Amino acid sequence: MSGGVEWGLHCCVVLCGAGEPVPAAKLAKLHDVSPSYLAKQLQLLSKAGLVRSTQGQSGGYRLTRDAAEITMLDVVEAIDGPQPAFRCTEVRRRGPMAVPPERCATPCPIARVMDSADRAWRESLRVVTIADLAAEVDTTTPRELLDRARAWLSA
Amino acid sequence: MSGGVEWGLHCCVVLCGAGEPVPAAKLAKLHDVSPSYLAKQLQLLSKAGLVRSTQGQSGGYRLTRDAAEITMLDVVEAIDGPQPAFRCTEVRRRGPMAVPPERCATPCPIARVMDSADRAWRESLRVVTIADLAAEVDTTTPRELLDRARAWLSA
DNA sequence: GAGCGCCTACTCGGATATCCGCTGTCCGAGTATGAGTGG
DNA sequence: CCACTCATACTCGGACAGCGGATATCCGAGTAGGCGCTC
Repeated sequence: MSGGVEWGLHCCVVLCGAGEPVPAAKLAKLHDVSPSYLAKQLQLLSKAGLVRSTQGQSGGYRLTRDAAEITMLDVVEAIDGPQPAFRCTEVRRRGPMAVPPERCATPCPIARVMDSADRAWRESLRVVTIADLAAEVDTTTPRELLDRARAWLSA
Repeated sequence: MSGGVEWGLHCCVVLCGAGEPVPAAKLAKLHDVSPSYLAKQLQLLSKAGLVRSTQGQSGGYRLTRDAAEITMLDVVEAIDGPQPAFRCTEVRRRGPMAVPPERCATPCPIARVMDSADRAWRESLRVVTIADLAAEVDTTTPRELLDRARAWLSA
């Protein structure tokens, strides 16, 4: 999986806590990652409609809707793409013993199981929202650290 | 995911039905794929202990144990490796607002959810065996085609 | 005819090129801000 | 004092290189089977 997914998720959590637009450069510095590359991930989030960008001074990114309405799956699919990891190439229709297409009404059993596993994976990500992540961070991090981070973001 | 996973699974199903060792070249021709590259996947299966190779004339690959004792997850992990797709880089410990390591007793919430999803995915693959796949192929494919394939393999 | 040795052909195994996608970077388009100026 | 204009600096967005891993390939090591020779 693309490593940018992790960055995108962390950025969404940060944006959830920030009340004002946050520039990509500040998010990059906060996480100590490449600003240019993080910008690309944020653009993907923007194209997916999860975040909205504002240009000019005091501009930046902010969430388009409440964090409770954004799932981890939304972010993952925005950055990694919605296509499943496994793609059936219909091996059974090739070679000297190829199954004729009219006999392939039912999908390949292998593909079916793979799709089932993929759905289970996605479902696990769909039931967790950015708000859930932010809440867990809030409860497990000392308040002093959170306040410092808020102040640093606003500065 | 590596495309060779699909080939490896199909090969295991074929080996399940074949009573004698099958050479890699024959498996490749049957599926109409690159013999050299398929050989690499079979070597991975061999290293994982799922299949056993026999050299010399009338040699080839055969399963090391009953197909009911080999899960799809075994094959997937043998070829794609056992490491999860998502790897947490501990972003929270970096940057100006880094969380001190002693405060990181609990894993990053994002990583926890990702690991949970990964376990769900693997569990979906663990409950299906090669024997299950072979049984489904047997019931959904016309007997005449199956017999032709058997004969072609033995020839 | 039986046993032995060798030879051949076939098999796998690992080392070797090639290509595509993720990673990382840059510069141009667009806009909110703020100062400056005129009424 | 207010409103308008403009210059500025900051923002995002898309286009451009670099590298690692998956893809694809090849040749050498090793072995089972078969043939021929000898006894």
